[in-house]
Amino acid sequence: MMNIGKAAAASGVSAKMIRYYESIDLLAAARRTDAGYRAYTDEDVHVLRFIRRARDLGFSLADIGDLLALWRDQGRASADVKRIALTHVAALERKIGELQGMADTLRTLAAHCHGDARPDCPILTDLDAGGGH
Amino acid sequence: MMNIGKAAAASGVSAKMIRYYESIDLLAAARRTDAGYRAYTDEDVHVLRFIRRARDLGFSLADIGDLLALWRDQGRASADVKRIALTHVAALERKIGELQGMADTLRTLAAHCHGDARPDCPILTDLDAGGGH
DNA sequence: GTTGACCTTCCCACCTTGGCAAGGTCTACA
DNA sequence: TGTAGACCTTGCCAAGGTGGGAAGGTCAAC
Repeated sequence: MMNIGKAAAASGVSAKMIRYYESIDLLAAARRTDAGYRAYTDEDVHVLRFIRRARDLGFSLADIGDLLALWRDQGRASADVKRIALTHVAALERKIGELQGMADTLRTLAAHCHGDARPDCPILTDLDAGGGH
Repeated sequence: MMNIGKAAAASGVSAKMIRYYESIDLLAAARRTDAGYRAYTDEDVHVLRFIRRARDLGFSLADIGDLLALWRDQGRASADVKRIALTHVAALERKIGELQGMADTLRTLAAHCHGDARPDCPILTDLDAGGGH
């Protein structure tokens, strides 16, 4: 059993976030010491690391709730896990496409901008006029 | 002169957002009719469209404030505009890289998941163990 | 017994957008 | 003239996820 600070250091999830996850019922309420301190086991840290890793992969906390349920369910179907993952991959790809479109447009505009003391700049002209949009 | 609804429709910025931009001083306070309705000119709509386009390119409202100031400054240096744009491009590229890393990892994991009724799934195993992370 | 590191709860901020409620105004039509 | 319906006003709440800080209790070590 350890305090929240130890659990945070061991899991890579900040104490602040551990309390938050508890408050939104992503985590069950932690056991408490007589003084009211939260007390965590190694198993709890294991769960926190799972969450941390899933966050690193960009899953929303809602998705993580679903993944945790599947993780704990020994009778789960791997199809359910795969579906969540692939849905997330699709969302990531959509987002990547969006950002790439923005970056491409801006790179092109910037390439045609002198970038000196003169005021004329195709970037502003494009924003002004709506550039082919 | 037109009401906020017309200005919104003409610019592609919702009435809600026009009021918000005014509240955070991104826009000067609009003129008002005797009844207190905001009144916009074609020039105002022009500015709103500029903002809309910049948002579509992923600029933050803070960046847009800077871009608007440069836009209005006839004596601006195009270097200042270019710097803002390229800084933003770098941020976009960083974000794209992050998302691509996530997507690549997940695609790999998903490719090795049966995706059927069986419970074993490398996605969960990876989240569990921290997969080479 | 005191100091300093830890814990507790609670509120605030970020950023941008949407939604809803309660009320005032304007337009068009009966 | 009245009234319906579309518009406007302000204000509050929500999201997602994280960090910061205040005010106070607890614990360990010296």
